[in-house]
Amino acid sequence: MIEHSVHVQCGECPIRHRAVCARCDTDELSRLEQIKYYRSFQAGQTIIWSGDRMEFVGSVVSGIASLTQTMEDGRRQMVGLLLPSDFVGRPGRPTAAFDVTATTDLVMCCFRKKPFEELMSTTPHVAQRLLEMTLDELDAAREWMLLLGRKTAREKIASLISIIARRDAALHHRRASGALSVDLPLTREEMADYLGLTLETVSRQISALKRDGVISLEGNRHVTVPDIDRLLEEAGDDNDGGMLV
Amino acid sequence: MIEHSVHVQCGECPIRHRAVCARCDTDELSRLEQIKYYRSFQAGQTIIWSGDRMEFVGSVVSGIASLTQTMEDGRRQMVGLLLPSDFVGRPGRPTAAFDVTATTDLVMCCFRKKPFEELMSTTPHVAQRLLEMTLDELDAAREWMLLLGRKTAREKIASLISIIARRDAALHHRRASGALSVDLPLTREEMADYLGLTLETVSRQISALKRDGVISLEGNRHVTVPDIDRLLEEAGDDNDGGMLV
DNA sequence: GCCTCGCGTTGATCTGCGTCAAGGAGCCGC
DNA sequence: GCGGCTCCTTGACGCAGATCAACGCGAGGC
Repeated sequence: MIEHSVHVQCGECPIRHRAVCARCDTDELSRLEQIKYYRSFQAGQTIIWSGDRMEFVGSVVSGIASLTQTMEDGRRQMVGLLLPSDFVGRPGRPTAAFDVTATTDLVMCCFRKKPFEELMSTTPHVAQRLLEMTLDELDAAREWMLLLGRKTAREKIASLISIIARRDAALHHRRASGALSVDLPLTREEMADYLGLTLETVSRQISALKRDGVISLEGNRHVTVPDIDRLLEEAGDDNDGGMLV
Repeated sequence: MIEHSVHVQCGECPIRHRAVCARCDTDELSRLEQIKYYRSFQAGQTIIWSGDRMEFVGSVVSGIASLTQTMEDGRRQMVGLLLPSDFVGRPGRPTAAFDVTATTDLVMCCFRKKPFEELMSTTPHVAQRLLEMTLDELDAAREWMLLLGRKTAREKIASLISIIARRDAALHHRRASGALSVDLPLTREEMADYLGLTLETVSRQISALKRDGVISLEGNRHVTVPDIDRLLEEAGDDNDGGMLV
């Protein structure tokens, strides 16, 4: 009998799946094990095109994937950022609604969609767990909407850094406190697509935050934040709970 | 035995609930009936404050509610627009994450949260139906993110009109075709909060669309669209399926 | 009648960010 | 070494949309 837990370790996956149910039993888990397989993708590779038939659902094991939407004239907006332990897929839907791209080299733990859906319809916990996760994503999307609609470029950058820091801390089960350092897993252009800006503005604002001592950089991607509260203030968030994981 | 259907008529509600299950039986429905009640709200009234303890979930029966987020300095972003048949509430979560306000006079059909959740955990169909609805909302939120991040003011207005027209057509089970007319249920300021603009820009762009013959106005709120495809083109949507409900 | 209030429109001006352009740093292949 | 990448930075300039301000219109109170 597996320990009662929100997350469950699944086979040789390095992460604990959020996809599996909250109150699992060995039977459920073994059924999941039977239908799962791994897939690897290279950085830049498109995993799914919007409109494609979806044959699987799954979680990100390592690496980063992004959900994007592109207009005919090429304007692009990222609408989802998938870090390890995030779920991909829309159970009950035949096709994908957005493009999914591997931003870095990526490993996913997939479940064939049909059997997964069958599992879902017979074990209520799986459906409830998925609902919980989808509600989390919806909340995140709505925070993101505030960022896109009302925040300034500087606030957007500060928000992005704090979002990544928070996710990173949650992933490694540690609490962020005092100073902290993060690797930005995105290029300037990807950050721009995330934030609804241009890459030049992203670059300028990062330089400005650095100049003002809010962050410091080693290389292009590695950020250290001397004072998290200062960063959150710059982000314009009503610092509720702060960096609590 | 109730007819097998995606939507189910619930008691004296004028609408068919999307909240109830796809493959319902009389037993489930009667359990829903036992825990449901109606609440009315006046236009402008706040239904739930962000952070409040949620005591109920439910659907909008008539009228319009909006989900909003406000920053400390007063900048406001609408993050959800709840039309009749839309579901409110986050099963499994103790508190609300956003403000919910009645935009017009409003009637809701509520279910006490605790028994609803119990029903959900015992009848897998309810959880699956809710998952489906939440995924729909997530998709809508992601489309909205493209709008907020990358569209011009003119495209935003055109998008808003077509979104409302589409929702309106879906609600009344008719297909939009050729010309069509819609009532905008929002003030200019609410539209601005929806679109991440100022009310002045909203007003100017509506005037511009009117001047260019894309729409025409009777009064401030009633819009008629002579050519839907033209509007969709202005909205910058890759017109897939167009106004199909 | 008049006044007020909410909502909408329009004009003048300002500014944050986009656009265009040039150049630097690191990396790989040869 | 050199050329050709990709990624990033910085500067100059322009414009879409914000800001500030005035005014129009209809509804309701008295």
